[in-house]
Amino acid sequence: MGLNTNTSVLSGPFFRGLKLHSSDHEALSSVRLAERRYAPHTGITHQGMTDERAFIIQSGWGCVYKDLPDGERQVLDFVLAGDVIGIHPMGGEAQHAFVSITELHVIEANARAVVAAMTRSQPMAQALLSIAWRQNNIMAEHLVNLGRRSALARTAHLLLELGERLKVAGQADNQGYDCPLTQYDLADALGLTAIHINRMLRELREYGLLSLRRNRVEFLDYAGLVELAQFDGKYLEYWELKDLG
Amino acid sequence: MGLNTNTSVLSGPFFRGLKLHSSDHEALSSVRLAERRYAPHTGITHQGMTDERAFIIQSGWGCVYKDLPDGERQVLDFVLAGDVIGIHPMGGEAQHAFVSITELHVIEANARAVVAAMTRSQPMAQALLSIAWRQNNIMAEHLVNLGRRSALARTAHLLLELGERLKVAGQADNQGYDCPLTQYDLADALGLTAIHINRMLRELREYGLLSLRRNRVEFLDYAGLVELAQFDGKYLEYWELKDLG
DNA sequence: CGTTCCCTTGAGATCCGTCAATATTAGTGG
DNA sequence: CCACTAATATTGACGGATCTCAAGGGAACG
Repeated sequence: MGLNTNTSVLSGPFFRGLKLHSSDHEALSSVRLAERRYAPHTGITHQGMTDERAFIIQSGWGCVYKDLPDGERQVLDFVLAGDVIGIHPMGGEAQHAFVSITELHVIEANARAVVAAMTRSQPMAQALLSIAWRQNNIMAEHLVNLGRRSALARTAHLLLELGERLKVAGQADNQGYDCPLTQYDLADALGLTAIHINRMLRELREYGLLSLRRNRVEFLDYAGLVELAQFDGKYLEYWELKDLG
Repeated sequence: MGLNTNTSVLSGPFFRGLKLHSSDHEALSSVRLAERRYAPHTGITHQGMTDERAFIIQSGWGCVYKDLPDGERQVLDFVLAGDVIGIHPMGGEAQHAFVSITELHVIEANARAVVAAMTRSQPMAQALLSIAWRQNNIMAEHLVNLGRRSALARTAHLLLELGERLKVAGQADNQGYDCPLTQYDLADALGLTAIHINRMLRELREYGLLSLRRNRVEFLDYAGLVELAQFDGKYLEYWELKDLG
């Protein structure tokens, strides 16, 4: 596994701009990386099993969810290009599952080695903490979404969030983006039924705010959507840690 | 700040059993610690402001929440003895607020220094990652709670979770525990109205499952509650990271 | 002994889920 | 290109869960 691969990993938004010294390169190169592609709708990690892989998403869509005893599921987050997942507890059972939605191109790393590298490279530690914090902020905003917004605002909020996150990877603009999610996927993320998602999408369309048809989200009135959803994308930023001393 | 204080910090459940070498002690002692007490219902950190403190809760109850433009709020988590919070983004605005509910006895540290210490002490890094992961698992379970459980099961689930977490600190057993939360607090955490919380508590009482009166939770039928709430406390464990190499 | 939280209850409205049926799309093989 | 199938999307009618509005009761605290 040469330096080339590692360099490509560093092109993600959170690593960009990091000043790496030779010891950091050493720490990073000690993390074995492997490129892999998964077919659509493939289980990648499973609930209740030990899995020591971390993933850096290169392209495609995936989703992280939790299964319930009664057969339902709650989607915790959709996973997009540039996202990093799997920086999670090892030595115990995974609490979530991870599945591809479209074809998914990822770089896999040994999570144990990634964590070990944190203690050897300060930029590495900063980058990983930054990632973990953003993930935490996203989950917090999802909690707000489920707890305190109507089904209509909730739906708008998620579709705005996904657009904002895709913009970073150049896969969305203020016009819209390609979205492979079914209404069932949206329902499982938003705590609603697919049937009600359908009604909310119709309302958004009738209000001239947004249209989602044939796997394409079109923003018809971006400002109107932002207001309806009370959307403020600050929680999506990666915060830098400077001057750790 | 002497070693005594630092030693007392290490008595928390996640630090217990850590093997510290001299360099670890050095890293830990570089983190300045200060003991503090806050009166009930005191704002400690605020949304939209920079705050570089981290907190280790010694005793009392607090809560972390997000305010919405329309005046509502969503409680992300209640904070109990042994919890650590504030390992959050610095150099940017805090996304959540932190307030005391009862009198709150905490140890404050400079979050920047704590993060810096991670890169110098592997046990320190392990402990902090363990904490961050648990917090993530808790948030994920709260998402499941809001997204996929009825108001009755949701209420039962939260009260079971708090009981389980208090057990670690010796403040709860299978009989019950003292709980300073108002029905408004519960409502803001569960995405419901206080009025509906009241009805759910009445139902739980009438079903002979649980009673909450005068700031006291009594488990009347623990097994029944667990079944109703689909409660599985695995997500509350601190996972160890061994053999990082 | 009054004031202020907090709790409690009821009636009606609304939001969202459930059930059922049909339409549309995407995929597959001929 | 068509026929067939499975997955996904769409719509309507109905019921139940939760919210809103309104009123009153109880406990803590000065």
